[in-house]
Amino acid sequence: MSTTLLERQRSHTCNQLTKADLGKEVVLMGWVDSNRDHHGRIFIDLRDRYGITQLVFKPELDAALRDRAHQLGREYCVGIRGVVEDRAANGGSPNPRLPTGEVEISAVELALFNAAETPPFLVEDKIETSEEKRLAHRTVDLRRPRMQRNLIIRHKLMQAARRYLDGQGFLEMETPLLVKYTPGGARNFLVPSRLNPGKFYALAESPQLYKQMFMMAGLDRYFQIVKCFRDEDLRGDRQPEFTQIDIELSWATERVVQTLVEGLVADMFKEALGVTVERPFQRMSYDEAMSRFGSDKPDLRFAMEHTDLTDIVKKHQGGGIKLFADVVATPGNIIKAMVIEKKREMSRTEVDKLEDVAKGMGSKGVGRVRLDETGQWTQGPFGKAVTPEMRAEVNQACGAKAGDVILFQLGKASLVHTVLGGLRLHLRDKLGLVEHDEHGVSKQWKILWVTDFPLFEYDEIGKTHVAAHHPFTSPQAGHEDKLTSDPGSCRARAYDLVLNGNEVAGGSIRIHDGAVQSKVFTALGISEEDRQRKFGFLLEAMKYGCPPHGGIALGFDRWAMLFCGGTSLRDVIAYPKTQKGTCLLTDAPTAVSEAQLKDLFIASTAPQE
RNA sequence: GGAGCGGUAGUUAAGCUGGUUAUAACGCCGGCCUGUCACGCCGGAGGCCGCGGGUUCGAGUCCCGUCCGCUCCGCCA
Repeated sequence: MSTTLLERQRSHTCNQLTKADLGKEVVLMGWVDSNRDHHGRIFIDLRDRYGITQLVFKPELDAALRDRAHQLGREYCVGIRGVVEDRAANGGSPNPRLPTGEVEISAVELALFNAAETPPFLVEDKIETSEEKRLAHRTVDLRRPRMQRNLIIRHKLMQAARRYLDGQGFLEMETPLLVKYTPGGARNFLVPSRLNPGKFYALAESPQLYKQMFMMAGLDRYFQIVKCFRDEDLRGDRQPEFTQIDIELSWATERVVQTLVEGLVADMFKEALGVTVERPFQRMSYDEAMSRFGSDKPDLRFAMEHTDLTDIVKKHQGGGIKLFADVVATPGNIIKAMVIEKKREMSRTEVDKLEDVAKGMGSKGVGRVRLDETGQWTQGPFGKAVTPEMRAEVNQACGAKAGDVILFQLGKASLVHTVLGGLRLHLRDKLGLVEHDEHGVSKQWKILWVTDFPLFEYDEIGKTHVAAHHPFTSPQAGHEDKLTSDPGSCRARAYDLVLNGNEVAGGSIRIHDGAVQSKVFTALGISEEDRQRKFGFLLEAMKYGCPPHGGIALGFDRWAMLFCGGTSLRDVIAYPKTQKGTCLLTDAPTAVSEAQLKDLFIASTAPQE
């Protein structure tokens, strides 16, 4: 009995054969990318993850084999044995777009492993189909070269990270995913415990406390490429399960962590893009980022900085504009502006439409004026009301010139920043202020550390201070006294890494002193009883010699997304969830039987369908 | 929880102020074509216009509701 093609195994992949292989008998495996019948001569492009090789079935060589090849449709899975031949010598023309374009395989044996139905969409990069269809037929989608390239880049980044951290003496250590529920922060996914009726695990939203305890255990340098789970609403850059490169080290300072990460990031850039990044990275305080860009993750690839006009408007008591006067009369309110330059050629109608965009972000409206040749304000009600003195000062503060448009946003600081910062990004995309290559990869890389975050944020609803990063973040030196007296002014030893306007890493130096930890808990309004109940295990561990330590976590999927060129994590995660957290491929989540629930001592209160 | 955009052959879209039999391209099927490779030419099949209700003599089109996908705000220590 003859040897089957599968037993022979493939001799080459579909990107390998060239004129150097002429005359060789080869075995290839793959999928039918296309099938062309030219006067009885069948040409098939055979595709695997490596590339495409042309097969030719000659009727004069084997008419029966040709007839079988004629039947092969797109995505049929086949194996082939044949001889490498020169296309030109066969009377054909080479295809310069393929590495294998000078040769073709004259088939002598064909194994049909599996026929395929007509695929729901073509396996091509350029095909535009809805994300819904792609997710529902993910195996077909993942055959597209672009998706395979993305997953390969992802793999390379992961290996580069492991190599680098291993080289720096870090141990890759695993931590539990079924963990104790801890309140605060992101909503947890809960997992009922069958063996402990009425009790629940949480899926880890990060390995935070475990990695800190590794440090207390003397394990010194830890990393893990780890799945994390957060039951919050999704965005293009937020999935309910995502991957972090999680890092923690003892004897750490901000500089130590940041320098380490800069080395890691440099390797990742080199691996994915062949780009050399400049080190050390730029640093910017949280306050400066908010003030200049209205965001704690500013995109520095373009300007359009914001100008705070609050003091000017106060000085002029509204400058004749009642709206302005009213707003600054309330403490805490601010007025900020952003200029759209004349050369952007925004029509009045287009500028007016920005108000709808802003309203979608919670704004009540967007003040807007256009400067004429003399600096007068036109195209709006402000021009008639404003005093020339304030107008001149505003124009100068904003750096606005003739033909420019000034956008105003006023009210509570947080809303002003959300809206004006959001408009800045909206205009970035609308006006094409940043360039991308043909894959959608940014042509420019602006990376910076954002530092000096507040330690606490004030929760308007609960009327309490909550941890801005997490409750184990160390306050900055000299700020310990303010923990009780003025928590709002406390700064944290926390830092984020921002790449092209995306938060791609975040970390902090942790508290290693029980007394300081206690003060922070007090500032957070967590009772003695609560801190023992919720975090007792950590406080206990801290008692037996806790080294100074700190760390960081990199949002791995976001790095992959930016390096692959995209705006959605769904393109770099093989099997992602939709915005509603469902999986269109498997239909998860699904209802379960009453019996299953009973087994877990749970009853559903969801309305019956 | 809120705002916006979208849903019409397998796929991507067109379909105006409501009016015969809902178009096109790609794909699919058949035939032709001495060498294709975005092949070309000829022919063909293919539709609960997301779903439900309403207005109307008449709805893909207008109205209400609902489901699904995407973007944004809230949320994401």
